[in-house]
Amino acid sequence: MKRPTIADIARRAGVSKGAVSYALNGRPGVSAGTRQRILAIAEEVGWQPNSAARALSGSMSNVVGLALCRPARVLGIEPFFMELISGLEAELSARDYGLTLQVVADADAELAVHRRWWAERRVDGVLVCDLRVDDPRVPALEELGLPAVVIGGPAHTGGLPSVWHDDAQPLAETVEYLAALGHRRIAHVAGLPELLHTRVRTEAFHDVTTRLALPEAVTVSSDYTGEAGARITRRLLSSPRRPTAVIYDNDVMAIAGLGVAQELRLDVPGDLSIVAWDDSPLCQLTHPALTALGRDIPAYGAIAAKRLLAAIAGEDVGDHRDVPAQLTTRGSTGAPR
Amino acid sequence: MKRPTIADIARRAGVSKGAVSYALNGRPGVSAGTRQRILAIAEEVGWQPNSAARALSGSMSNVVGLALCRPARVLGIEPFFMELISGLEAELSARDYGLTLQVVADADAELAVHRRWWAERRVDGVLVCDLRVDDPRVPALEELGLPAVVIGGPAHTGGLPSVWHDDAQPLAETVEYLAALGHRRIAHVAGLPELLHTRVRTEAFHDVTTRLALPEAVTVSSDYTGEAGARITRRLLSSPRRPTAVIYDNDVMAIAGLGVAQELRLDVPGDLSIVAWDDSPLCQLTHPALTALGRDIPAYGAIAAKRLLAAIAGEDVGDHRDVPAQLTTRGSTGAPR
DNA sequence: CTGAAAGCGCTTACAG
DNA sequence: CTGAAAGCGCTTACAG
Repeated sequence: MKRPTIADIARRAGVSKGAVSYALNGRPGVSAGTRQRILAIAEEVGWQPNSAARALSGSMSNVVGLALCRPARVLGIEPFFMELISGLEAELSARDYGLTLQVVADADAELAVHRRWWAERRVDGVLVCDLRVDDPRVPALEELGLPAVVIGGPAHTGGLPSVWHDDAQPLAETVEYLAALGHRRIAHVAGLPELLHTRVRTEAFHDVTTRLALPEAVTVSSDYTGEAGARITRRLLSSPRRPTAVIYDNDVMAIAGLGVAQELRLDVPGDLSIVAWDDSPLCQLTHPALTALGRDIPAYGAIAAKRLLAAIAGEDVGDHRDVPAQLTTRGSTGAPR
Repeated sequence: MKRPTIADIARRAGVSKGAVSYALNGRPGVSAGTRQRILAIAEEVGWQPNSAARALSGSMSNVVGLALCRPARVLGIEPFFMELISGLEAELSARDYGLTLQVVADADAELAVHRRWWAERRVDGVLVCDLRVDDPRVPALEELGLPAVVIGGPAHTGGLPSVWHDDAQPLAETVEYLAALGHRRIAHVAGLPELLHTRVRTEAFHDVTTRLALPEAVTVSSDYTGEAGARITRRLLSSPRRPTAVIYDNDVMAIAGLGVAQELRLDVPGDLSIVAWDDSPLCQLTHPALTALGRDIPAYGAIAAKRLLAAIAGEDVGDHRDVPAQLTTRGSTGAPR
């Protein structure tokens, strides 16, 4: 019951292994009749390529790597990553590529994983998430020569191709929407300050609140956990001139913020309007449902995967600017009373 | 700048490739001095084994596969899977094993993925989640001879080793706790009816409510989504003799249930007590926080990974019974008024 | 303890 | 269009 190899097929077809290889890979070098015969035999014996043998001679592993550098509890609770992975996979598996995943403790560990993957030829390329300001991974990956696509940007991606989207405009639109409802004191509970997109959002928040002359606007940094969201919200809401609206950089913190408002017997949206960034299904489970900034994350992942495969194939892949997040208004926002 | 191979090391050390292989793998066959010299050179040139070459000769890929068969939106929103993956990885990466992940549409697709992985020798073994009643994957995997560990049980796992935990006892304890608080009308919003653990919980619910003489106890099936949780809760709460307590089979539905109760201006826990199964951090974000049945999921994953590696190594791995879920009471449960 | 060789299952120039 | 051969980078009997 050994697995059939191309040698077995060659023997049964009465041709050389080379001919079998050409036939099976759809390459020229065999006549149509021979090709047909070979394919039929392969089908009949249930031949499947040995991935190790292919990788060893072709020097391609047909695997793409993703190292995630967030604590397990954040990864688990943030729908973003699993949605991204689903999108990646839809594209990868359609092209017979595998995805290997590793959860790492920090950026150094992530880089070490990338080095090892590449040195061992376990992957043909990697996806890079959570881009930081002056991210050390960018020059390191460039030096390694490991094909990579950065999910994030713009800029700070060096010579690596990126898939990114603008966060400044949606943030500005959201503040304008809240201001139009009559809010004057708006707070922004931001994510990890070292992440590039946190900086983009924070700067956009500063710019638009300055432009709209909202001097009491404030940004507070967090680590994306619900605990942080709750703690910061309690502090904000117990200040003398508390905000009437809060924008949270993820959905988990927004839910925590809603919980705190309810705990303090504040009416949402009468006393406090809440906006979540990342419109996961969680936003529609609460009462009131959360107004949220959402994007099609699986589609985003699919584009990143497609670009990475192109980069692996040696194509000159440029940056891809994806559509910005859209604001969906729900019960958690309204005029302050 | 080609990557160094054992041939390079052998040349520099003035020994054969075989000697280098023995030295690098800690096998007998080389003297201590030669081994030292070889290891030093390998270190110096930054040698890393080519995984394909190793797999081709050793017939091991050092990769474990996990196929997840849930829609992307459920996977994303359920903390369970990412926590499980974190736990798997902690164990796997410590033993230099990789994890390859694939999201599939249904059980047939999952089996096809397993077959392909094994045929292509991409994995040395697989983890099987979401065990069903008379699961067709069990005999199929047994026939393939692909090392596998089932996460779930008991029974219905054929000859495959499993890592499981009892859901009947925690369910019974929860109902007893609610009954002790004075609840007489208790509902159970169950998960997918085809999953084995759903059946275990449902039967346990039936048994304990019968024993406690709670004739109005009812179980309703769902698909784990928040929408289903909300829809079922609305129906339950609008019935003439509505339940005063509901046990939800996951945290997402429990949160949706809380939202519906708030929408209907019911007091939680005064009018309705809520219990969530799966005590993810989400349960502590709501107001009131949710009473929940929780377990250490990463640790569960780590045990499953450890057992799978043992099975791959040819050890005779038995079933492992993990600790049952513990009930943590929070603000969402209390005496009915 | 060590060396030389075969082999894992493919791919790919290189001759015919 | 086809065949015979080398090679990918390891591991592992098999001789010395």
